[in-house]
Amino acid sequence: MLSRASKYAVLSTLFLAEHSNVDKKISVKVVAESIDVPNPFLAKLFQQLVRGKIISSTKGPNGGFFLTEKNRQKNVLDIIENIDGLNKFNDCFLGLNECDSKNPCPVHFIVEPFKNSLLGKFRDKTIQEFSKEISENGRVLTLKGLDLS
Amino acid sequence: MLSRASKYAVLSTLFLAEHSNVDKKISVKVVAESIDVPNPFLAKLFQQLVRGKIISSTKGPNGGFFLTEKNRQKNVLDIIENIDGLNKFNDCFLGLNECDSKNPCPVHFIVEPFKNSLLGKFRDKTIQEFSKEISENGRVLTLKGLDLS
DNA sequence: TCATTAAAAGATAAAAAGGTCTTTTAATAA
DNA sequence: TTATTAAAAGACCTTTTTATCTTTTAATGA
Ligand code: FES
Ligand code: FES
Repeated sequence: MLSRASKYAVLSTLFLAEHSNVDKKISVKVVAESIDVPNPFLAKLFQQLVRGKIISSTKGPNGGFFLTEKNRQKNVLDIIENIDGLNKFNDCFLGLNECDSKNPCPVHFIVEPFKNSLLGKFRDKTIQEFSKEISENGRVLTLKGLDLS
Repeated sequence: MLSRASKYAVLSTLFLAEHSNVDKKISVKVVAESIDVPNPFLAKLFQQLVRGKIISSTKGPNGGFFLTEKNRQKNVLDIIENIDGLNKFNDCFLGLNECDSKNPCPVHFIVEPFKNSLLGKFRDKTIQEFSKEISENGRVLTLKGLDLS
């Protein structure tokens, strides 16, 4: 479904939402270790997320990555769009074309309703709201050190 | 979402459902050209689909690929399972683990209902039924030679 | 049985995705 | 203004997926 890059991007952005703010910046290293994701790969990813205004950064001592209030108004789809683009969602499930009800593939009318509805849900909820839910209801950002019995 | 291999597998199996039967076998070449898919790649794929009992084949003159009545009772999920496996559907949307309501990731309760419902729809409809719908209602198996205006 | 036809098998090549490493730039605090 | 810190940038490597090519095997009809 999503590329690994996109998955890491969502997880790490939500991690920053939970643990960072303008006065508390976090280095790639700490984020990478916290959510158990390859450090140099995440570094690359963060560069792109900064360019895409999804997250913020400053260099130098006490520098690092963090989310501003504005960053927190973005939604999950913005993150995915910044990394993978939205083609994955717009394209035909069987790879024919731009998914199109005028020339539907055999599974088109099965898949299309789900796609639109899912897309909506990812668009309607801000990072801030996700963060709130994570801290209130407990959501997992990594399986690292988790006892799965 | 699906690998290209899976997409080709679904399309070509539905093509065989439409155009072949025990008395009318079709060569890879014809299928590949008809649905506009790379010939040698499809040949490899067909080998695997035959082993997985999704489609049937015979060698020699007048040989080729075709669907038996039994083949037609399989569903789309059987095809996908044979090529990609079902991990894509069982795994967590954010790549954490086997998707699990006990340790839900931040998007778990958004994604899970869709996943199950979509899975069900792909399991409930046989190739035969798809084929019927294709011939009755017109569904596109390729964009080759299609005038998209 | 023998030539022909078409799939099966397997080796190989190209492209894309995933991951790593090194050097450069900018911020800051001493 | 300088040493230090951490991100930015870019080059590079590995693995997986996608695609191709060649040889072998099996079925058939003459
Ligand atoms: S045309 Fe294939 S999913 Fe819409
Ligand atoms: S745990 Fe992530 S989708 Fe279920």
